[in-house]
Amino acid sequence: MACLPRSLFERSALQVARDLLGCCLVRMKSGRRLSGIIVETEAYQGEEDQACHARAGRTPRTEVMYGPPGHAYIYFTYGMHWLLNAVVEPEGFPAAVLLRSITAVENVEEMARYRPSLANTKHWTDGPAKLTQALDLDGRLNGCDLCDPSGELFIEAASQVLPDDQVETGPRVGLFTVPEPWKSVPWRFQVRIKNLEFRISNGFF
DNA sequence: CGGCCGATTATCT
DNA sequence: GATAATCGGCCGG
Repeated sequence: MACLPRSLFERSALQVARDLLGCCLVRMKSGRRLSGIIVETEAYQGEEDQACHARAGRTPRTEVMYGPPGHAYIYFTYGMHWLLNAVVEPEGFPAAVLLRSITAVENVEEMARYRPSLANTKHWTDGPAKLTQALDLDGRLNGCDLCDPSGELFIEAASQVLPDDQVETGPRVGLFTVPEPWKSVPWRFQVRIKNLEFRISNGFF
């Protein structure tokens, strides 16, 4: 499947967050493909968005978000977790789409080995920090080009367009001290059916 | 299954 | 010095 073009990322954060659902996140590791279908995302856009890290303006951490679209923004939080975003919108406007959940597809057993907890084996990759663990991602790949199919991390197009009736929206997760309306705007997107059934019935892989 | 809570440190005020 | 785009373990129902 073809790598997503940069033009796809150079659009509004909400559109990109919607369209990344059903696409395949691929991590190349020692020549092997660790991959999964993206099933949940969130949009963070602009310095006005009080939930977006760019609310603080340009800082060493947010610099990547001001750069060209289609690159990875990977940051550290809660003293122990790495979270993966795709930088979106034209260069100069700080915005990103957080990848919150994937359905593991290729080399699932290897991905499970990178997870510290062996409990809840049904939930290997259904959280933003769980998927970075499963794909062995951290700050080393911050800023890498997600549009480079020869790179270590990229995203491939969905094998078919996901119908709107399979997309659910809601408020973003984990915002505790963020003021309204930012705390409640429905900028989270997820595929309704998150399991194996989804990719079989829809012809993914 | 759902709610509560401690872990742990880079980043910004 | 406070906070954080989270997780996993432990508890009760």
